[in-house]
Amino acid sequence: MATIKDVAKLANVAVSTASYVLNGVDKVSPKTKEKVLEAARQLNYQKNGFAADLKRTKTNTIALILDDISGPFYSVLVEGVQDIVSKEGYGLVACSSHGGASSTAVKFLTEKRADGCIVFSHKMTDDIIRSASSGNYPIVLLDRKLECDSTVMIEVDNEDGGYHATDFLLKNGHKKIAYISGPAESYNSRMRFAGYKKALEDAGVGLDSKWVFEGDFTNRGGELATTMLLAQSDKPTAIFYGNDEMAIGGMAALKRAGLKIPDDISIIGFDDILEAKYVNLTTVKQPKYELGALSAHIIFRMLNGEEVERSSKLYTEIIERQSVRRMT
Amino acid sequence: MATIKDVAKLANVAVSTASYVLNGVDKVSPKTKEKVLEAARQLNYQKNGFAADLKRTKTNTIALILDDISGPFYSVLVEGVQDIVSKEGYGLVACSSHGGASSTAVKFLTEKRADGCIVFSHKMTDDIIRSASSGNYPIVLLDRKLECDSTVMIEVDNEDGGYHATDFLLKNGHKKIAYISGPAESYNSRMRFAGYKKALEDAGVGLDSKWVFEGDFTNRGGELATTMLLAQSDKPTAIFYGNDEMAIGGMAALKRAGLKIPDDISIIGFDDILEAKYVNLTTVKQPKYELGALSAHIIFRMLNGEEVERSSKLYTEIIERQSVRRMT
DNA sequence: CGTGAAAATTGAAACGTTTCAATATTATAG
DNA sequence: CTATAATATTGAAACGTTTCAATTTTCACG
Repeated sequence: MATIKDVAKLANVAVSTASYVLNGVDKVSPKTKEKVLEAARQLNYQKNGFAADLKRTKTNTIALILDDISGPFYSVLVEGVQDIVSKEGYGLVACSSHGGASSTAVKFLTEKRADGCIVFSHKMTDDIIRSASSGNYPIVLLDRKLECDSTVMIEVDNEDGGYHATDFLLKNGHKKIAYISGPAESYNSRMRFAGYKKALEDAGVGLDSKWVFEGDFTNRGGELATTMLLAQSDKPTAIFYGNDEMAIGGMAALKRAGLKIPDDISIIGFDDILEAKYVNLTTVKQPKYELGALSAHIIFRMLNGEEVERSSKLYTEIIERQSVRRMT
Repeated sequence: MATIKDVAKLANVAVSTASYVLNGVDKVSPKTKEKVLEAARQLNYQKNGFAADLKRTKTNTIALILDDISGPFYSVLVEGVQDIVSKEGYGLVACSSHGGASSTAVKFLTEKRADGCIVFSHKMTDDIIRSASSGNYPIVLLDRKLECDSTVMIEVDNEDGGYHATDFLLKNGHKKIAYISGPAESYNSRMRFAGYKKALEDAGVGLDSKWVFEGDFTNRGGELATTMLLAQSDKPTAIFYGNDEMAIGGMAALKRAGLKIPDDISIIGFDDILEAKYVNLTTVKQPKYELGALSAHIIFRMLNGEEVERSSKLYTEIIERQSVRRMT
């Protein structure tokens, strides 16, 4: 509760002097410095960060906005951001967009409570982002399209990823390949589907709409879609799931149907979440660490006033495990 | 960059009037309200959060301080905190203690950038916490002992957990039970060990120090300790690992030694991290969600000026999977 | 039309810092 | 010792809000 004024008074110096001491500016004599420090210690002085930031118009903090801080999916991404941010001597705060317009996420974005923001959230509306991006507030948008002047986009090439996933199955001799999509409104899911479609076409294998089902990116959705898929008499030899969670849900349905992976049916996922490793799921890995690190890099370049590309793209990679069988 | 003054000027009203409109105080006439709103829209006005917080001395934000935001371990805990915090209409920010004295964690703690802090971090030194806890700044400390006036501690009964883990093995007929500890300085690890010891004593089975090895809570450490344990001629029938990560590392070592789990050897972990489920590890579950939710609850009670207990304790629960065999 | 009460508007102080420019002190050289 | 330069210290303005208390406007009623 003690303010810098109290410290100054106790130390018998001007507020400005106290401020200089407390901020390590070296234009004050050793003995007054000691007086101030002692007074601060005695009063257990803690600076009020808001007042300082207000005056400085600089926070030395980068905000990372996620739909849900707690999701394991973000884990590696955060690591990438964290590494770069601390290397630059900045701090990182993560806020979830949970809570709508009154969420901390919105506060950090619109009220400029950080020097820059990395947004990986689809809950955040375009309007909010657009209005926050006024002036020269660096904002990096992950995996999301938005035409906006002062904003930078980084995306993972989902179409390419979808293409390679499908191609991988084709190369392994599969021809009857199903796709279980995410929710129809998901841009990512549509891109992955586009890649799937293109790969089939390129291979001269037609797309069969009876093998395309819509899921919702959850375990349960994957399970459901898989069950429906299996209800048909003509069954695919491989399934490409729009993400790993659905693939893992699908595994349960396949098991229940008495199908062994990969002997009876092959599956491939998307994302390479942590669990994928434990369930031996072959999948398309998103470069999450790189995504995080690159975002942070770009923020700092913007902060330095450097010119940066308005949008960049990262690519995926196939992680081979044991859920895809080579057809003879 | 437009300030409230600009808005006021454009709308031809006093700054105070603009402020009232912008904050939804209903003592202004509809037509001036509209004027202000229009001006704000036109200038793309965004309030400066620091100035507002400074004046209000209230942030409506709770900070959660973790050693490492990205760890999957915290996932469920964060969920618990998040749920309660948003129910109260507050926002949540997570900051990692990564970065030492200049980390955001320290900033939030000492500079009172939030209305309350939940600290689940051992990197944060006692000194920092003590000095931050001056006045009536609500701080909840998780899983860490600290004598300090204005601070509340919540801990999980690790000794009890260790006791039950060991007891579970004993009840399943095991007598030769090894313990692989965390780092010696870990308070948690010592408590778990104390429970282990007590359970053995209560069962009339002596503690054999050749079956106690020190690990470091990592995969690698568990693997190493296990290998050393197995190098001895007299082998245990069961191993109690100080945490799941070490248990998972240990599994690799056991597999290499040609030992089948649970047929040849039984193991039990501690924590119930996400992966435990996928590797079928029987373990002692920490009530992480409850831990998070309770912390948040307590913060709000402190904020309301209610009297709260200085420390509380939560209990663990055994999650049975297939890594422990019943001895005949 | 005058009165008073209610409603709307306003000016100014405050929140706790930082930092500029000015003043006071000390040290250095002549 | 004095003049000057270098070093320390200071007062005051600013940062952008919120909010109290005071003033002005509006309106209903007798």
